[in-house]
Parts: sequence; structure tokens; C-alpha cells
Amino acid sequence: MSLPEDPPLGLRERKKRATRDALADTALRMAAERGLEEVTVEAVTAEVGVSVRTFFNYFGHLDDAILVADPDGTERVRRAITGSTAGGTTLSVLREALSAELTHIEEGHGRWELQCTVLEHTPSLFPRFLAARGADEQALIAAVAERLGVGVDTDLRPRLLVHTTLAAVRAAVELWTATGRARPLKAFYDEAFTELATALQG
Amino acid sequence: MSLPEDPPLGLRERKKRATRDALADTALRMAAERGLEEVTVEAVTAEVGVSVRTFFNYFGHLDDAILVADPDGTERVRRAITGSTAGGTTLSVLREALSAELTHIEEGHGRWELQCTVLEHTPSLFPRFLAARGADEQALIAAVAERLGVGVDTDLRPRLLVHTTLAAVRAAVELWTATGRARPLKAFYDEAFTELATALQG
DNA sequence: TGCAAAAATGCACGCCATGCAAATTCACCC
DNA sequence: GGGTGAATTTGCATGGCGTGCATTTTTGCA
Repeated sequence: MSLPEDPPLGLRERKKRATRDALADTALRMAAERGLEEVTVEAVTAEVGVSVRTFFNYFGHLDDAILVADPDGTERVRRAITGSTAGGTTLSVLREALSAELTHIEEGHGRWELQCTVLEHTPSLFPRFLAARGADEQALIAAVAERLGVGVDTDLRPRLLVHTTLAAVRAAVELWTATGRARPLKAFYDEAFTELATALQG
Repeated sequence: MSLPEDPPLGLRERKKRATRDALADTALRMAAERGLEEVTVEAVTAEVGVSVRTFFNYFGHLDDAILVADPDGTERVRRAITGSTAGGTTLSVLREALSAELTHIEEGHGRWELQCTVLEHTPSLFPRFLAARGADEQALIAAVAERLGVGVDTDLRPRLLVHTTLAAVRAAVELWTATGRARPLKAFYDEAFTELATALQG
């Protein structure tokens, strides 16, 4: 169940995407298997069958290839935000969209599991992982702004709502990991919103 | 008005700190003056008067030296969290501590202004800037956990409260910057908490 | 088939970052 | 004040990273 691409991409574009995906997938898999330190750009390109120089046409750094987000996930969330015509506050829509994505992740889909493996073995990579999520963040903010019908640079709310929801995601994921996945990720996530409401009322 | 150091540091420790500070200050100043791309580790060490190898004894990357936080600020916030015996919720203490720090920053103290100059000229550095703030984040979480008397890995609240407060900080700073500092930073910050309360109640 | 644009490639270059062993500096104590 | 051991600095060598540029190959389209 892949997402439908709007225009039927030409051969050129399809090949580019295939190469990019192959590089990202190979880099991530190799890093998960043998550890980040044992992976070189040369080894990745050798397995994919392109030149080293080509790698750097697609990614600025080796880490970028390993840490790029699952593009499907980004698109799913965006559509959930802008497409939902149902009622409810913007925050609840945002909360639900991310909740669905967390479930998707918890079930082992996407690149998440492999990325976690790499991060466990190389904690120093974690800040860069968060940094790589910055792109998703901007996309989220733009989607929320679109839904609210305001500009990202004139209204505080899009940024605030996204950052706050991601705060809940972060806290939930961190504790989920720290407790050895003692409870379902979604339980921590829901608890976060409950605690948040309490903290802001008292 | 520097912070009092508890033990009267020996010559060795003082020299180490002086070298570290000189490297960080020089790297940041050079980057602000001539742009990050024009700064090399060699140039920094030449000006400070140490070897290149010594630089890497203190910092893992050139960026690290540029993006390290003002240690005084980190310490100020930590003391505000753990030291305050006044009433109020943990969130309000946290909110107030960060508010004071924002004021301090807005008045042009610390490394903030120079770092902003570098970031404006090199936006690609911004994610790494946020990543560098990760250390502060951990310190904050630990301080809040101490105040609450709970463990960081067993209770959701320390992480949640810190991440949420930082969400408000982030949204406020981003909009403050995006609007060309149309209003005081603190105004955006306070509005963020107001909006937050509204969003979570509705 | 032939042409123009886009992409991939090879090469050169400088910087980054680390390990290791030798030299230097510091703290401590006689 | 001089000697001793530990901490720190340093030079050197090494390998990978990341980029600019000119060239070759591939693709889209007429």
C-alpha cells in the first residue's frame, strides 16, 4: 500500500528516486548491521553500484542518508492535518494524526526500527537524528497553518501547537524507551496530554 | 558579575577552562565576523596559540566550539529550578526561570547575539544549534526531576514539562525572529502560554 | 535519429577527526 | 628548591569527508 503519486513520474524522475532510496536504505541497513563507524560512503556506493561522487549529489553527509525520514509517513501526517474535515480542535486533529503515526511506527513499519538500532549503538548520533526531524517539523507547521488559514510568520499558533504536540511525542517516546517499553507507546502519549491539561490548569 | 566557583580551582583547572573558553570565544567571534565557511580549526588555534590537536582535545567538531551554550546561563536556570522554595506549580517555576533567561538574552548578554549572527548567515547550522541545546535540555530535565522528587526514567512529567516549556520558548523565539522583533520576546512567550491553556481546555 | 538538458562520473584538493608516542607542564611532597 | 608521577599538550601519520570542476553518459523530446 504505497501512496499514489499524483503525476505519473517520468523515467528520469523514477530512476532518481530509486537511486536515492537505494542509497538511503543501504546506508541505514549497513549501519544497523555493522555499526555506524564501520560504514563508509565508498562501501555504500559500491553496493548500490554508483560512484562516490553521486552519493554526494543526493546527500550532503553520510548521516543524512541514514537519518532521512520515511517519506510516506511525512505525507500521511500532512494529509491527515489538511484533509480532515471532521470537527474538533486543531490540537485534537494534530494529536490524532501523530497518534496514528506512532501506532504505525510501533508496529515496526518504516525506517524507525533500524534507525533505533543505530541510535542505540551510537548515541552521539541522537542530536543529529532530532535535527533531521526538523524538516518534518516545518512540513507539519505549514500544514497546521494551512488548516488554520493563517501565516506561519504572523500567527504564533501553528508553531506553538506543533512544538507542543511534538513535546508530548518526545516525552512519550523517551520514557517508552527508558522503561524498556513497559507500556504501549500510545499509553505514554495519552498520559502526556492528560498531564499537560492538569499542569496548565492548576 | 560572574558566578562564584565553589572550590578555589587550581592552576591546572583554571588553565584548562581558560583555553576552552578562548577556543570557543575565538571560534564564535571569527565565525560571526567572516562567516562559518571562512573559519578553519587551524585559524582558530593559531589565534589562541595552541596546536590543532589540542582543539580536538576539547571539542569533537568545529561547530561544537561555536555552538556551546553560555555556561552561566545553564547554571542560572538550574539554580532557579532547584533553589526556588516559593509556591506555585512546577510549570510556573519553569516558565518563570526561562522567562528570566529570555530577558537576559534579549538584553544582549551571553553568546546568543553572536550565535544569531552566525545562524543568519548560515541557516544550515540551525538544526545543529538546536542539537547543541540538547545538553541544556537534559540538565533542565534533571533539575525538574529533582524538584519533583521523581526519577527521570520513571515519571513522565519532568520530560514533558521541560519539552512543553521549550516548545513555548521555541515558538516565541521563532515568531519573534520572523516578525523582525515586532514585539518584545517576552510578549510572544506569554502569549504562547495563554494560547496553550486555551488550546488544551477547548 | 539528432539535439539539448540533466545526471553521473573521475579527479583533485583541503579540511576534519582520531590514534599514538614523545615532550612539556603541573601538583605534591620531601 | 628539586624530584616524582600524573595530567596535558604536541607533532605526526592516517583515512574518510565533502566540494568544485570538466568530462562523459543518459534521458526527454522533436
